[in-house]
Amino acid sequence: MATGRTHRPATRSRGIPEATVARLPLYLRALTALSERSVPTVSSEELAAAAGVNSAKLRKDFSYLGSYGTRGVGYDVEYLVYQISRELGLTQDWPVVIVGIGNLGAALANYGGFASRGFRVAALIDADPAMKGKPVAGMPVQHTDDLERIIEDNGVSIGVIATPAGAAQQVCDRLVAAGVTSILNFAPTVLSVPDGVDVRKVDLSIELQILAFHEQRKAGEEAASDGGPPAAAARKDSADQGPDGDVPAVMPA
Amino acid sequence: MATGRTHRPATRSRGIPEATVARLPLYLRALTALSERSVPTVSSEELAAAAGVNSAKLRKDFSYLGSYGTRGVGYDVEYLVYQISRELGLTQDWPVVIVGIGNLGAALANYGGFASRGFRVAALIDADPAMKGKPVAGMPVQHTDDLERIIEDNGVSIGVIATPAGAAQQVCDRLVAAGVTSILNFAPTVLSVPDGVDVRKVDLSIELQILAFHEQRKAGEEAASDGGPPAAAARKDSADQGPDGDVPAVMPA
DNA sequence: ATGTCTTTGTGAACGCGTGCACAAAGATGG
DNA sequence: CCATCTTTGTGCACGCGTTCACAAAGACAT
Repeated sequence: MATGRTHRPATRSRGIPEATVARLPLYLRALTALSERSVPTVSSEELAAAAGVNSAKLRKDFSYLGSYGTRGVGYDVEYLVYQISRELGLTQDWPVVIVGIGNLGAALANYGGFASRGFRVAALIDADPAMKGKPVAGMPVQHTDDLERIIEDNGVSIGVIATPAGAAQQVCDRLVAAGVTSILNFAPTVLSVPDGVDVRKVDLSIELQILAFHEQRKAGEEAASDGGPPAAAARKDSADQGPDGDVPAVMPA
Repeated sequence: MATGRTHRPATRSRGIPEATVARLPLYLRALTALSERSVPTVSSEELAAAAGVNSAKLRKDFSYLGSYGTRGVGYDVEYLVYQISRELGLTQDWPVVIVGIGNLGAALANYGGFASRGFRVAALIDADPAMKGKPVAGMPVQHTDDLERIIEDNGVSIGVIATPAGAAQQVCDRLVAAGVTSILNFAPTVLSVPDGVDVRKVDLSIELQILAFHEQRKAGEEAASDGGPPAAAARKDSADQGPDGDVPAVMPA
């Protein structure tokens, strides 16, 4: 079958809802900023505003971690920073490898947000022999041939794939075989992995396409009610909703 | 405090669920690949496998667009490519500006996935005077001073922010004031925008933190049952599933 | 100590998304 | 023309996530 195993059967990890886990880093960032300003306590309302979420949601999220607040006062910033960090596993060191040192891979290697959160770039790996030894972000690029050894030597369990789409699955297979159990995939492909391996994907093109959808809808609505076409590129053709085909099928890929 | 206006009012845009919209680009990519191999038709089962989703979900998604399939046969690939492209607004040209030409901004400028989908990088903008005129991805970087003019001259409605966190809100405000109504934000900050402006954010650090959470959980479970402290790389195959399946790294605006 | 005021923690209702399972629709073969 | 087979389109049920609204808990002043 070789189906891309990527669906989620509602795994409530350790009782903490997945949606909550996804927001914890957001809270952590806001709390870190408060901590740097030496703010001692914060209310759910204030913190929610800083994180851009509903305050009730924030309180419910925190309730999954435990009762860390004080009624009438709020939450202790430092204590909460520690609790969330611990919950997310950021109190330990996570060696990470980045495979595919093109433009994006290099950008990731230079990205400061990793190191500041307990992640350590253990190695940069590329398939191009010409890249071998070349320093990127103060670190020599290593060749794909040594991938397995690098993973093992450094105890890497998290891998970042920034290769072209064509190479992604092969790289993924090798990473998994070498012991990696979490993968962050930037290649525009559906990765197929065995059970027990987590894959998260970031697709820049998809994000833009979603924006384009909403943008088109806004343009359509505006054109329908208001008469003023805003600027140059406003070619809309809505007339949607034709159950039967209205236009032939040809499209630029 | 001025709350970051970033929540989604359950906008069932035009009756198409947000979750479905987020999957359309996925289907489109799989269909494009089929089209290039000159495959005439495809069943929901096959296409679902290629896109990494459930076949029933895929059929339901398509049902929101209309009845474009033929029972007993499947879907016409070319026709479906066109319909989805039209629905996503990819049949028109979308000029995009990228603000902040650091490592990430440069990587985005060079990213081929944009141009291949109807997006056109209209301008690269940076606040550093030293960058002005410097060619990146075959295009001269322009200075922030000209931001408003560039937006207007090119009819740009989609902006990409790849600046440091500190500058993001300011850049965002200027983009919005100049007429941009959709923003893709790579800066690790919560952006505050007026109603009617869509913001999607991609945060690389957050993605890794979510992976770390699951990784820690896996390690903990293993230690609890197996007892043996894993060597460097943990290897197990317990039946827990990945958290993927939807849109990671992104808060619906 | 007592009352008031602030803020948390959560019960409950609701809506969205998912997946099952099946009837309807059309293709295909005799 | 009828029977059979394939595949779509969808009604329905279920569970997760979100939000409201409020009682409980603690701080603080008198």
